[in-house]
Amino acid sequence: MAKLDDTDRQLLMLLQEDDRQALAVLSEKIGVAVSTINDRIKRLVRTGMISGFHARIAPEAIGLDLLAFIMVSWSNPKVEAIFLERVKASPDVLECHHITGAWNYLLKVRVGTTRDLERFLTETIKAVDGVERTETLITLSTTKETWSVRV
Amino acid sequence: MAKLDDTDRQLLMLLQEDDRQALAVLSEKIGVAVSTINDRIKRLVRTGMISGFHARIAPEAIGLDLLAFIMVSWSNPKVEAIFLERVKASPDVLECHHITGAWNYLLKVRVGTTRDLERFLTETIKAVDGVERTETLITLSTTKETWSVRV
DNA sequence: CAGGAATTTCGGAAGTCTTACGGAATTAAG
DNA sequence: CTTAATTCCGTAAGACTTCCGAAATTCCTG
Repeated sequence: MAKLDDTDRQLLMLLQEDDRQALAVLSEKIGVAVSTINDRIKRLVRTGMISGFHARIAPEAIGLDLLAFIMVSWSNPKVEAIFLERVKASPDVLECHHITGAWNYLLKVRVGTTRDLERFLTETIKAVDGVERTETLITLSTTKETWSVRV
Repeated sequence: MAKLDDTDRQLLMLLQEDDRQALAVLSEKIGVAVSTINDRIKRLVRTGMISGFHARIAPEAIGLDLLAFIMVSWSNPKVEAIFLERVKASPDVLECHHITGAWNYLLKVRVGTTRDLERFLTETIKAVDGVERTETLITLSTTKETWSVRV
């Protein structure tokens, strides 16, 4: 965890909002030379502070209208490895977290329709031998969904 | 929801993995002219298919070591407006979803330590008058966390 | 606190990449 | 089958990024 100065912080804030701003624009906003901005970005990438640059796709624009959180549990610890393998391979799964509490894992899943969700549950999750229970929370609406963190 | 051809789909896949590839590289990979790639990207942005270009920051690299999901509920419907206002304003909250089931809302929250989490719960969530119950699921590890969707 | 090493900043030159444009080609409509 | 509309492409202009050496700053050590 390298230390960041104020220039780095401003830069990170600006780039996580929009990574396509010209160096000249960033230079103007932050108040350091264009070449310095370039150096800083390069360094932030090299040191792993910035892990990538990604276009964000509007899910509804491509027919992914259903967002769900699925909690999964099992009792046989051997289940985990197979479960994770399946989950990692599935493009429907955006996130997979090992969590505290009554459940083993929490998944964030995006699909087109309830039909797709049903198929996902039967063919991907419940098809894993040993999975005992799941609970699905359907998202009715999303008020906030950002990738920007405080820095 | 405009329709996408195969070029659009390939382009979206490539750009959500890495939006900094030169047009010439994308042109090479997909097999259409550089100027066509440019046209397509411009159109995908104009039509809202692509909603933005974002640098992704490695959370642990900047000391955000704690990820939690918090479920919140209340019975007085007047609570919602104030709750959402607070949540939108808080940089700790990455996501806020209205969900089905026993709870009203699900939050995805990223902070530094359990101490920060405690502060968030007391000062941001429980400080909202009318919030009755919360349940916090701490993330022990994250197996998958992507923004890439199938397209 | 001084001296020196290491790092960072900067402006400018060079090179690369994006953008805009018009005509050709393809697709869609009548 | 003809015409209109859209998309595709190569090119040239312009914008942007990258690289460089020198100056400035910071950091370390004695």
